[in-house]
Amino acid sequence: MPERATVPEGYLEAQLLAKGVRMTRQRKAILRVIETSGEHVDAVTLLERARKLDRKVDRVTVYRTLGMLKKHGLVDELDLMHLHGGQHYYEVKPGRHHLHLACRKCGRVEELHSELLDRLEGQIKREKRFLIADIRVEVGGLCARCQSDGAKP
Amino acid sequence: MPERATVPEGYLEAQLLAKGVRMTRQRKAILRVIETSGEHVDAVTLLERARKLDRKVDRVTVYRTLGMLKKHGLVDELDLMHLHGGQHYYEVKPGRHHLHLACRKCGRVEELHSELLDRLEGQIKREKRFLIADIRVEVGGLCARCQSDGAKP
DNA sequence: TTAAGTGCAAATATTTTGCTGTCAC
DNA sequence: GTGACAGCAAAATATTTGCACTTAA
Repeated sequence: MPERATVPEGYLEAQLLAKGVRMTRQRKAILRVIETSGEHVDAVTLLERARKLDRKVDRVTVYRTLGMLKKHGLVDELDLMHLHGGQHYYEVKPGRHHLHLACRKCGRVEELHSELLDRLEGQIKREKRFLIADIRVEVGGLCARCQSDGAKP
Repeated sequence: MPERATVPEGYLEAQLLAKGVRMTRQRKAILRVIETSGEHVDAVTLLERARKLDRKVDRVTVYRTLGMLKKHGLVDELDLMHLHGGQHYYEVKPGRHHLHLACRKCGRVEELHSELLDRLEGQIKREKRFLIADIRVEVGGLCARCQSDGAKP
């Protein structure tokens, strides 16, 4: 049961080709992993999974590809309250922004779409005349399950 | 012209004493700097400034003090879209949450209080039964000034 | 007195850079 | 063919840990 809506396979590749970016074997593998991971992936996990598709993917290429995707506004970078260390997580930039609720106890991340967030974006544009490129809402705390769970880990 | 509302001097120290945390010369200096910096400070800047108050503050003590403050829920950690590198920024946890608008061109960070954010918190609690410990809203993009500035850096 | 805190050195974690060779177009 | 990309090694950045010494309460 994937928790996140995913994106059609080949979406990122198509976007990049449309922008005239070169497509390599390594990039294809990395893009495929980002698209099909039904969760937020960090660079190390991304590397592991991409290597299963193509043994010849290097760690540096993962970072460079992520940088390129950020530059083109195709992925969002999160840190999910650094629940598991200082690394970043990546997701395909969705059409509509959403919130991330990270549970400090079980580590699960829930997502929430909200009309209020859409309206908040409108307020930022209107009142601050700020041109939004990315927006990141991360909430840390205890999920419903962990609150009722008493002391179970 | 400080852009942020600050907190009464001695606030953090009082909070910690009330929690039975020991107060040292080094901690006093670090707390003072966090309270009086009219902006978000990162660990390195914090160290520099704390050293001006007390030469004997070590980098490690800064990190340990920040960790302790986080644990007690007295500061919030931000990364302001990593505009200037991978480090974190800290601010005294405010009574009311606010948004941070980070301009990718000039690097300035604006804050915005919004009733919509308050309502969003309410929605999270009600619909997701999520117990919020921290909430972080960071927006990257172009501020009003940089949009009109044409090509000036 | 003594548990908690500190400094110093070293380690770790994450990401970036330089350079040389390779490949997509 | 050539400019963009990849791999490898090494560096840079940011933060954490181990341990012996110091200090607040």
